[in-house]
Amino acid sequence: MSDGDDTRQRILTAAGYVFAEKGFQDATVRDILRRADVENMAAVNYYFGSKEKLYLEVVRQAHMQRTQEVPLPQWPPGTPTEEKLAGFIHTMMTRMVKERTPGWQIQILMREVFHPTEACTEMVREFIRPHFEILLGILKEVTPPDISPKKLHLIAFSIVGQCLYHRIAQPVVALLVGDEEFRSYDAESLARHIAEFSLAALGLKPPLNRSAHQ
Amino acid sequence: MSDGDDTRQRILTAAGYVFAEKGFQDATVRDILRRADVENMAAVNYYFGSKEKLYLEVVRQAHMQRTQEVPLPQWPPGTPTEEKLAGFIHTMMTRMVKERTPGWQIQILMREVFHPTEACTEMVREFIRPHFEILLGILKEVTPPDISPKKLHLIAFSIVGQCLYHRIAQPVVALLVGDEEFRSYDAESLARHIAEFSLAALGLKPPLNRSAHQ
Amino acid sequence: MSDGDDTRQRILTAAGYVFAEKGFQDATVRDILRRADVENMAAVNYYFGSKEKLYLEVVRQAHMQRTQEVPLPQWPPGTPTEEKLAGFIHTMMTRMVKERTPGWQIQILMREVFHPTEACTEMVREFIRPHFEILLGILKEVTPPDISPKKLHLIAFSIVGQCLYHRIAQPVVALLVGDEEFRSYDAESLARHIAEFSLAALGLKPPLNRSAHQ
Amino acid sequence: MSDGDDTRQRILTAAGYVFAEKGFQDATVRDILRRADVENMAAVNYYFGSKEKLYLEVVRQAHMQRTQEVPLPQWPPGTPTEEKLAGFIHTMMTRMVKERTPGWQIQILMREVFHPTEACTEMVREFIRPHFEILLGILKEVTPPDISPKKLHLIAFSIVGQCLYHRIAQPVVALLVGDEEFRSYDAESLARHIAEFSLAALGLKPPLNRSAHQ
DNA sequence: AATGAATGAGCCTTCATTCAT
DNA sequence: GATGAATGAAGGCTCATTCAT
Repeated sequence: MSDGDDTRQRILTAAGYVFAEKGFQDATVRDILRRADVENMAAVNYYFGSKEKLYLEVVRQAHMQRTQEVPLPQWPPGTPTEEKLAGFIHTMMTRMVKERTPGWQIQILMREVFHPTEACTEMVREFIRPHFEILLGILKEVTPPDISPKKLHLIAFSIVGQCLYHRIAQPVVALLVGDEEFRSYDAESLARHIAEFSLAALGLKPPLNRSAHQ
Repeated sequence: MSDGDDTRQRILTAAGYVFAEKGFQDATVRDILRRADVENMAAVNYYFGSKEKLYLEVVRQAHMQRTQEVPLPQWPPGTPTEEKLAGFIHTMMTRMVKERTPGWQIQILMREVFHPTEACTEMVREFIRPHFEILLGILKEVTPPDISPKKLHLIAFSIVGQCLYHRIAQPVVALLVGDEEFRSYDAESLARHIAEFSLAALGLKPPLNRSAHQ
Repeated sequence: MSDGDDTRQRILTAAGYVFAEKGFQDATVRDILRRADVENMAAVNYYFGSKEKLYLEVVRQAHMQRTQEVPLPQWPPGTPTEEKLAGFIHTMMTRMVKERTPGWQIQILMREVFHPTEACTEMVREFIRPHFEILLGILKEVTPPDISPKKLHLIAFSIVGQCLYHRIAQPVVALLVGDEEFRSYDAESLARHIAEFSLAALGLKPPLNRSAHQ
Repeated sequence: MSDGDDTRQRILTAAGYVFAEKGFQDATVRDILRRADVENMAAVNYYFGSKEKLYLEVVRQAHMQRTQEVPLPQWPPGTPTEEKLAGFIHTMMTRMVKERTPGWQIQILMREVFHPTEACTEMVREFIRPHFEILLGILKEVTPPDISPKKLHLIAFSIVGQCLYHRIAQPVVALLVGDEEFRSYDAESLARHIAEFSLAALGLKPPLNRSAHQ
């Protein structure tokens, strides 16, 4: 019967919202079921086994959806490294701050990065590591061939760190720069800045102490 | 009587550990008291008014302690900008990852950044903003005088973002690079890399695609 | 399932006893559940929402039960006023003091009169006012047509006050007249006296300084 | 030192207000001490032994004060019975509803009548019984000499009951007759009505179905 | 004598989960 | 397969009281 599948799906979606908003502990099963318009108080345990297993499933769904919604560009062979790096950064920032679906997926994922549960290992393996490898591949094109893996990793983390910051520290950033400026921090302008900064660090663009025509 | 002050302090310290590990909601007053070796179940309410007020006090203590433990260097006038920036980054990274035990202070602060409560505003005002202003001051010395405030902010966030990442994403980083390499990510080497990357972006050091002497 | 209804009813009855004996604040949910032989500590909240809502329900039940158990007589048209007034008083006194066990219903209601909670307004509307109107109707038959509403009210309160006194002041009365005489204060003899006193005041019987054939 | 006596007295007075307003259980020691402007949390136990003993002392004080404030009239020999009875009723009603001191004393006493504690026996012996005997003495002057004690008691209770009702049932009365009429129920007019009603019942005044010139 | 810091028992309620249907 | 009525463990907090000073 599709009724069961439908109920299951409604719970999953509702759980995403609620977990993202309140965190695992603060979210109550009742909240989730109310949002899902499910009256059966046992539905979570019936469909998912427990509140915790439901959470794991939500995390799984979250990165699948977000990756599908904002896929990486396909670069034809010969695409310049700068363009690929800028594209990579732009995709990341779009995933971070662009509110296509209400944005709970990325919130769940960030929560998992910061405070990992059992779901984190799986998330790294299936979602983060592949992207990390792609980034390393791009960086290898523009770094000396004898660069150490550690150095390469650190460069990648420098780029990723800049991107994540604008998702994680949103409330602090808003307080520091004021509401008006904060509203201008859309995915595009943030991506443009981070690309400029990182490409300059890598010697693919002029450094920032020369031109500041923004 | 010093007994009361001692009990109060023991609760405060225990609360730091427990809140850092489990978050506000997950942590129970009973957990905290057990860890503090306090048997009186009313002690939290007696000394702090409520669980929530205890949390606010813990946050307050956390940044006071961490700031005192690892103060910013005092730069004599005429110190080169590169040295100041490198020093700033080094201080940040030391606060972030050095002495992982106790380390709950910085964990509490990160938690607050990511999932702000009432305590966040105060923390930004008294702790984060002053440091942010110092960083902006340093950056102004090496950026064109006509640079927009927004651009300056974004550069600052690029630097801060790289630093925070290594605290926030520790579990993910460990999974990505393996335990052995992860253990070599001490404050000094991370700070050295971030300074190198950022100074290159600002044109104060050669870009990273030239030399890889690590 | 009748088990749930049964449990609910057992809690309601037990709550009646306990609230009557100890009052709202003094009564504990645990007391009530112990008396109801219910082990589940959450049952009160499950069935009634809160301790307070349980209390409201108990008050509601109390006057419904007491009114049904001891209904007012039905007087055929043409019944003499004295008979109706005596019947009214007899019914009140029976409700007040007859069948002292369980007797918690009337105790709850008296408590509500003396120390009204949210439940009082409802009780007055649905239980007390209708009876008050009936009494006023009877009194109108024997008072001058131009009597003021206030005077009529005061006469009614004089009658009701005499009745209530014997419920409210039971402990004091027992101390004043001694146990033996107190045991003779059954509903019938009290009602007879109050009717005689009140009818005399209204001129429907000879005054009490003439005949004392008791 | 008079400081101790002063503190004791302030607590006693504050306790009167608070107990009257909230009842024994609802009133907290902290409430009382706050109202008394006493900071020492142990003062109640120090001066009175326990919260309960403080309550007993408050009850004792309450009737002493109320009796002194509104003493019975002194009737010269030969005063007509009607005048004495009317005076007795007027004194009672004044004690009941006239707000000389804020009126918490009578509220405490009523609470004790309705829900007697250990203090009740003493209160009856020292306060209520003497008044009861006076009333019986008055009534004996106008009832047949062969009247039974029980009958005499019941007449006394009929009179007292009418008086008490207007203190005890104040909230219900207010709901039944509306705010405007309720405000006109001052001690004098209530006493006048109760005296009229009772004297009529005793044959010392014309019955109420004759004249209603109020 | 008088204090106030500190106590611990007990309060109502919420919650994820189970079980009979 | 799916429900929702019922559970009991645990939560934070309030309060009268005690004890060292």
